Amino acid sequence: MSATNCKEYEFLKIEPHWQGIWEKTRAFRAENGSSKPKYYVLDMFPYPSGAGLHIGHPEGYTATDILARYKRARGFNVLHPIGWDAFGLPAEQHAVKTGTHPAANTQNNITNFRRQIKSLGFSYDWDREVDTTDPKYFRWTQWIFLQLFKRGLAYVDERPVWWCPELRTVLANEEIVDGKSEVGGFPVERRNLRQWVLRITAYAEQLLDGLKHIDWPDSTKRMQEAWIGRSEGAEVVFKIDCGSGFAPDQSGINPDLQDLKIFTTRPDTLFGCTYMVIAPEHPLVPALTKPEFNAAVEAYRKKAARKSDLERTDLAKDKSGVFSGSYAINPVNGARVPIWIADYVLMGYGTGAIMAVPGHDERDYEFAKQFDLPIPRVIAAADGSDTLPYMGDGTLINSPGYDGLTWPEAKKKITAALAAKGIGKGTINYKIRDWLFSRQRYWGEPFPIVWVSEANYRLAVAKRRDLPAQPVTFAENGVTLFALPLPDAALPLTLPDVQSYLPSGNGESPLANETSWLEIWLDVVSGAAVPASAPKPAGENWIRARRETNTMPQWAGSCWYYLRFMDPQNADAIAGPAALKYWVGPDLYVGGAEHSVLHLLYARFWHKVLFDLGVVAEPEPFQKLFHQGIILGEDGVKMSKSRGNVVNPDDIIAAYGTDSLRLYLMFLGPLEAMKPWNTKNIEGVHRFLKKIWRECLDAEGAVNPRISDGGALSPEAEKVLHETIKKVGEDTEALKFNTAISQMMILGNALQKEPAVPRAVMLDFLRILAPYAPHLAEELWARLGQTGSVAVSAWPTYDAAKLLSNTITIVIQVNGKHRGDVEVEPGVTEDVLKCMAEQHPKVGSYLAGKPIKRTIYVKGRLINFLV
RNA sequence: GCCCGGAUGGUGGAAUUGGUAGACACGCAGGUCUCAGAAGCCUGUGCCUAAAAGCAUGACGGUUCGAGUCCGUCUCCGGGCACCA
Repeated sequence: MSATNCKEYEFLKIEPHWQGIWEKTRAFRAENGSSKPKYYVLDMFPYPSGAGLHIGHPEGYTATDILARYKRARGFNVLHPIGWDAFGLPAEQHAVKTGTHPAANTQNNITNFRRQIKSLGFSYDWDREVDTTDPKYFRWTQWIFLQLFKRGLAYVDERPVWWCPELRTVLANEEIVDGKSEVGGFPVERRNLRQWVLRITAYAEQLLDGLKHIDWPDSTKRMQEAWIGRSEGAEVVFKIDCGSGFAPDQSGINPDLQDLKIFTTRPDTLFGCTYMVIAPEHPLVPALTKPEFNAAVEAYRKKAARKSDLERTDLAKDKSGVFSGSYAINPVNGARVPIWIADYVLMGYGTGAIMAVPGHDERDYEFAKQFDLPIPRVIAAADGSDTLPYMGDGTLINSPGYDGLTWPEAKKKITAALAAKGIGKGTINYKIRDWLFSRQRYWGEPFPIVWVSEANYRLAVAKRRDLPAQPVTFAENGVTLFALPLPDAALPLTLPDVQSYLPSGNGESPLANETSWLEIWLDVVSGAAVPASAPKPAGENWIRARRETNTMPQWAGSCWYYLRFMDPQNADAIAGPAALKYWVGPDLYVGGAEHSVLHLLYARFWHKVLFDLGVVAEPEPFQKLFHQGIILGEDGVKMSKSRGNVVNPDDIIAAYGTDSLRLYLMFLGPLEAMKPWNTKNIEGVHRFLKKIWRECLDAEGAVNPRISDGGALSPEAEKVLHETIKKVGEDTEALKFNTAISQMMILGNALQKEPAVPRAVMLDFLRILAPYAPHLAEELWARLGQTGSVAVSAWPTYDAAKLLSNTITIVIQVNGKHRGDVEVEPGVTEDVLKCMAEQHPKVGSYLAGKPIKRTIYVKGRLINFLV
């Protein structure tokens, strides 16, 4: 392929030149069904923001690109794709402000991102580019949602969200400051709104278990473990004490409510339970509150409801609570214990009720101190200490029948005893909650769901086989509506054009205003629709329906994009079975640690559902994960617009070229480390590239006369060459790019000192350099007379024999201190070495006149005399 | 509070996993080339020293012939979780 004819290293000509050739020849196309071994290396695809590429993007993308190019040179069929995670709030806010369709803004941003990414010379297969907002893509996002729906993993629930009546919108937790809206300072309230929820909790155990089998950073695995939050314990039933003149069945409330069920991880401490606490939102609060406590309880509940999550979990705050007036019976000893209502117990975890054991739980202890409740001890400390609360190991006391047992033994025995009586059982609880999957926004995937009457749903059941076993329903104004999925044939369900991108007044998405899209006649079998304002079409399949107005959150599109890359044009499936079988999944996934939980957990969840459906063959999507560290500004602080320390890749490319930027990003330090940017240091790698240029070409741009067609390097330089082939290969595989680059610099320095360099050696150097600085490597490759691309040339092999030198350096120590060294042949014996060491001019004075008590000899490394 | 990760020259970082601490760069100093500059090239550069010696991997202890690396205690910085019973 033809090179430029620059005399000097004119990267601004060379880089676009080769990018053009790569693009024209579609040089990095991955082949489906190749007989070569496959290697799939994936980046976290970007959200195309209006701000353009951030320097953190090219950091991770360069790392994967080096690996992709290296693996190609190693003979792999490499899949290295890119796309756009393009649904999201910023595009919608822009649309609200300007009135233009978010798609237009999104496409502009994508165009800019594509230009920037192409200018970095990444070897992506551009034929496989995906865009989550493309109906051809989100058709399959909707399809996966329908699979979840049909398996009973999607349901509708009223969930409390923050609502601001003044702004007429739902606000996120982060948008509330001191109980008021961040914008405008208007009061907000908790309001229950209808939300779609995905049953991720059904996969809690599998999501936890799967972590054991994947090669991920430990910190990320631990974060997911903590998020899933598995605890083993017991559910225990406490009877309500009705003997005090108050009985639930006389209060006009369900007479069955005579039990209070709690969850505990420490059933062994049951004898230490002196009171109980239920969450303010607990459904039994009204039934358990005695009339004279009504006012106080009601006030407390209101106060708790107003508190933000942040305030409520603020540990610095004292414990608060109110007494309900009711008592329960401790099932192990019959003790009558008061039932309190306090917001340190959360409704969303366990049963929303606890037994309080102040002697052995910090929170219960604090509460008991505050309200003067008894604090007995039931575990004797292993170390004999008598401070409370005590959470350590020990044996039971004051627990008739169990005294003397260790607490894990007692936990088992007491749980079994309760189970035998039918008032308790061993159980497992998880902190993870079901995934709130809907947003009241315009710019997201519409749910392929319509709401119909019960009668119409029955009609659909008669004609369709793809409905869930249990219908998903929702009661509104006393009418129960049924969620009916669109048939697959009706996908994609696209977004209608709207007049305004603002949410409607009642907290619904802007879609709720689009009557002709919203209110329809639906053919239940084909999914065809006409506006309800039109006459009902003829035929028995037509029913009246209202479309779902929520849209999916931004996570939806990124939950499965790695599968689409395998077969992005497929119109019949998320990807064809052959493609799925060949590529399996990414062999390496590189992205920021900020996605340690949400994206990486959601994607694992969807993948496991697809695995259960038989769509994918492996239970985990990402076998190996790596997080690149963030790059700080030159001032050592996180880059931000307000600090003015942001580095724009475009500026660096203009000043030094992409190859220098790529090399510098990798030379900065270990990929995983957080490290500061330093524009001065980029000079170093830039000089290195210029040096390689000069070693290949003279001042006129002709082949440097030092390059010979035959001949050989000096033995020292030849050794460095083979060391470099070995080390750069190994370091690249291990993602240790910084040390790989130092080694290339060492080789560059060594070659510079040679009187002549054989052409074959220079070509090997270019092959090693090519994954790192691909444009320069291509240019010099061509200028040295090679046809074809260096990118398809094989990685050089090293000769292990050339790595050995004829002498080795042995360190001489006296009493463990380094005193000198000797050059010896590798085969030298200990005795000879000892003699040489003793005669060493620097060592002799330390040994003179002192008897050698002991000699330690480490073969090939050092000899240590103890005197 | 709990769970992770980190701390090495003026700077970014290396260090065969217990065996020459400071590779490779940046910066700085001197030299060379040049009318001059830029770019190259050469030399030096942990600290303290005239030198020898000594001192040096956040701090203090320990194990070892030998510790940046292993163990204990602590300090500071970064990340995550946070009343989950």
